[in-house]
Amino acid sequence: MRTVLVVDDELQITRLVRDYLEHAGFVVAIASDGPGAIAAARQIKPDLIVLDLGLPGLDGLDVIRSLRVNSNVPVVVITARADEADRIVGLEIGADDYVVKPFSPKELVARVRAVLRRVDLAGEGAEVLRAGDLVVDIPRREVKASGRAVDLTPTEFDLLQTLVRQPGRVFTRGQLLEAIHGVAFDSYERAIDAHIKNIRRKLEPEPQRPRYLITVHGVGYKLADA
Amino acid sequence: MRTVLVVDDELQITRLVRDYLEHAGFVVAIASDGPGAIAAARQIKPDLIVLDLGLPGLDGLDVIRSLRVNSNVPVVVITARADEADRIVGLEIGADDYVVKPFSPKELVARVRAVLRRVDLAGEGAEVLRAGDLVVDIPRREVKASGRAVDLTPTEFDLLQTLVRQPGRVFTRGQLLEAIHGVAFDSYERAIDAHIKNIRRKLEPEPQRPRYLITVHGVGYKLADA
DNA sequence: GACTCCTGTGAAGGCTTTGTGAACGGGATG
DNA sequence: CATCCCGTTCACAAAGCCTTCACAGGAGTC
Repeated sequence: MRTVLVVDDELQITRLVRDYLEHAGFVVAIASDGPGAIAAARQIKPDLIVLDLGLPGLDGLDVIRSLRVNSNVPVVVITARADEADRIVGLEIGADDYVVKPFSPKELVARVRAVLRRVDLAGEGAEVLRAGDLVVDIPRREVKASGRAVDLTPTEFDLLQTLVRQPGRVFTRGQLLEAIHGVAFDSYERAIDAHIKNIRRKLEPEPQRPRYLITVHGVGYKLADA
Repeated sequence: MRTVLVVDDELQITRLVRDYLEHAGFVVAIASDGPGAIAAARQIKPDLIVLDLGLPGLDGLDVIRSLRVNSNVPVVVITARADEADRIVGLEIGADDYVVKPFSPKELVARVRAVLRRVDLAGEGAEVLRAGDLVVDIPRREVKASGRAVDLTPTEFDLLQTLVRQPGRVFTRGQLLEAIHGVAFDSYERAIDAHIKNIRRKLEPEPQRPRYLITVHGVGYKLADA
């Protein structure tokens, strides 16, 4: 369960963003100005902060700097100026990603997810992967969907693991073969189809209309995001 | 063919590492100090950098920070202090992996391979093309116009992708065929027209008066530039 | 304004890709 | 050595998609 602090002075935006983030499974806290953001961050220790740079009063960049004093919480910035965005990310400021106004809430959610995933991988262990109500526990090699335990063979598990690491990204059969075997050659790509079928049979409530493992015609497969 | 930049002031080490990396099929470049590393990185744009933190003069961490200003090239660090290593990786510095001196060249090669593989899979970020309010997400194979998701077939996606990579440039039907099929021969060029029509139907608010996919009479098609 | 060439469009055929059940063979287990 | 489990392969059916064609409508040229 991840917590996100959203900092924006416009009520419409905070409400919209909150709804989308909550729908994506996050706990959301709100702050509407710089001092409030710093206080809230100190108190609730969010896993990530979404920060509008166009705050009145205290400058958004100062807020980040203050946060950085005693925390390295990842920050996703909302900015109105696209030309400025590239400069902000990865430079002295230390934001982790950005979206440009007007932005789609979906995109913001995607970026929040991406940043958290990146941070997880960089830290020691993304040992338990989650995507929606799908939980993949790497060290235990256990999978649960909607709380229901699912029993997979070794290859099936590795295949699903690969997809869950980047929900929404489309993998070709060649990439999936490589993820499973280390090398892509020497194998009939249609073997992937067979594994997908078998995973679906065990995982999907309705294997005929998959909810998790999505076919991308002519390309490969992906895990449904959200 | 991947290029690795090795940065170390000890000639024995660079030579050893170079031999092993070359033997593993990499093209290897060498730098022996911080400024040289930054210059070399800028010029040859390596796929990965192996960096000894124990450089004289400029601190190794500063080198990474400088590199990060305009690149997210993965970095594998060589360090003498094991206790420091964990802190370096994934934290404020942004190294991708490390080996501790004395290290085995084999292990270094293995880590270089692992990092490159991870980065390949994690191709987030740079692979999202934008042109105005049109967003083409390559790894996800998703297209959004004005925030609205658009569902395209494989060929349609590839066609649009080609146009979005160079907004404003006019492509002939032959060029577009080639972009789609790898080869331009053996195909009726009018098939492109059909695809354009189908994309417009899904993408354009008013397919009769296209805003994105512009016809250049007698030549071909282009994407409207922002 | 007339003529010609080019492009837009809808429908249909045929091909490619995917879903699926079954069978084969290898490796592990007992 | 017999058995079981699993990964792969195969064949066929179903679904999705690309191409093609014919005709209508525009654009460009003189």
